Amino acid sequence: MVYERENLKHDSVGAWAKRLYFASRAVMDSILRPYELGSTQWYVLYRLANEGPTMQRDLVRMLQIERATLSGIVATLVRKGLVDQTPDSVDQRQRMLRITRSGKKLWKELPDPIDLILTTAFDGADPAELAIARRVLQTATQRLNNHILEGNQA
Amino acid sequence: MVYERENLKHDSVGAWAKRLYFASRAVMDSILRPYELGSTQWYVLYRLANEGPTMQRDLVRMLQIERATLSGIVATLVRKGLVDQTPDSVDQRQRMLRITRSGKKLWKELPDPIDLILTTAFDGADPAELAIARRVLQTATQRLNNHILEGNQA
DNA sequence: CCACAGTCGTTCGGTACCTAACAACATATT
DNA sequence: AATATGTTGTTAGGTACCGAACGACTGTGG
Repeated sequence: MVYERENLKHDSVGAWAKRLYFASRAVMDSILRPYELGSTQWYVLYRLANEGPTMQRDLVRMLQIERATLSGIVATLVRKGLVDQTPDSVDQRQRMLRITRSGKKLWKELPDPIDLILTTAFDGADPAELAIARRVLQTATQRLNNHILEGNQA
Repeated sequence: MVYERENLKHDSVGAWAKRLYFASRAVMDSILRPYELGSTQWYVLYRLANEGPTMQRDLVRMLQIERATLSGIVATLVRKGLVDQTPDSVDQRQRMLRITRSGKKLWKELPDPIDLILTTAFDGADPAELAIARRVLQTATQRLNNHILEGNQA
C-alpha cells in the first residue's frame, strides 16, 4: 500500500537521523549565537585551541568539508581577528592557521556545546542500545557512501 | 582522560546520525542534479503531485522549515514554471500552491530518491535492531527539543 | 467602526554547504 | 631546463537553512 510505504518513510531510521541532526544543530546554534559564532567556526577554534597551529589543508580532511567551504569560514575568523592565516615557509601553497591572542581569550569564555548536547541527548541511555544504534547508523552510512562511489565509476 | 572523551564525541550516535544525514543528502542531490532540483524543491513537488493543491502555510508545518526558507523555494519553482502560486480567495494573506502542467510532466520523469536511499541504506537489516535505533534517535531528539523549549522559557 | 494584535508571505543579512573554474605554486617527466 | 600534472586556496554561483523586520491582511475588543 502506498499509505504504509509513506508511513515508513516518515518513521525510518533515516528520517530520525535527520531530525536528531537538526535538533542538535538548533541547540548548538542557540548556545553559540551570543558569541556570534557558527558551528563550523567553533570546530576550527576548537582544533586550534586544543591541538595548536594546523595546516588549512589538514583541517579540510579533519572536518570533512570542502576546501571552498573552509576557505570562507577561515576568512570570517580572520576578519574577526580570532585566527591568523600565513603561508607556509616550505610550501607556499599551503596556509598555516593559528589562534590569535584575542581568539584564545574568546575561547576561554566559550561553553562546550558538544558536551551539553551529548549529555542532554544520551545521558542515562542503555549503553547496549546506544551501541546497536551506532552500528545501524554506521552500516547505513557506509552503504550509502559505497553507492555514491559506484555511481561515480559508472 | 581528554583523549577518551574526544573519541566518544567522534563515535557517538549523534556523530553517526550526522554522517548518515550527509550521506543521504549526497545521494539525493546526485539523483536530483540532472533535473536541476534541490531536495526541498523535490519535497514540495512531491506533496503537490500526490496530495493536490496545498496552502503555503500548511506546507511550512509539513516540511518543518521556516516560512522564509519556503518563500524562496516556492519563488524558484514558480520561476521555473513548475508551480503556480495564487492568493486564496477567502483569506488574501494565504497563498495556494498548485503544480502546473509542465510540473506534472517533469514529475512523471523523476525517480523517487527516497525509495532508493531507504533501499540502499537499510535493505536486509535486522528489523529489531532498526526498531532500537529508531527509538534511541527518537528519544534523543525529543530530549534536545525539550531542552530548546526550556531555554526559550527562561 | 476603528485601533490593535495576530497571521502570512517577503525581504534582508548571515551561516554553511556544494560544484566548477581558476591562479599560484610544487613536483615529476622528459 | 621546459613542460605536464597535481595540490592548495580562492572566487563565483547555486541551494538550503536561520532570525529579524516589514507590509498586507484579518479578526477582535472596546
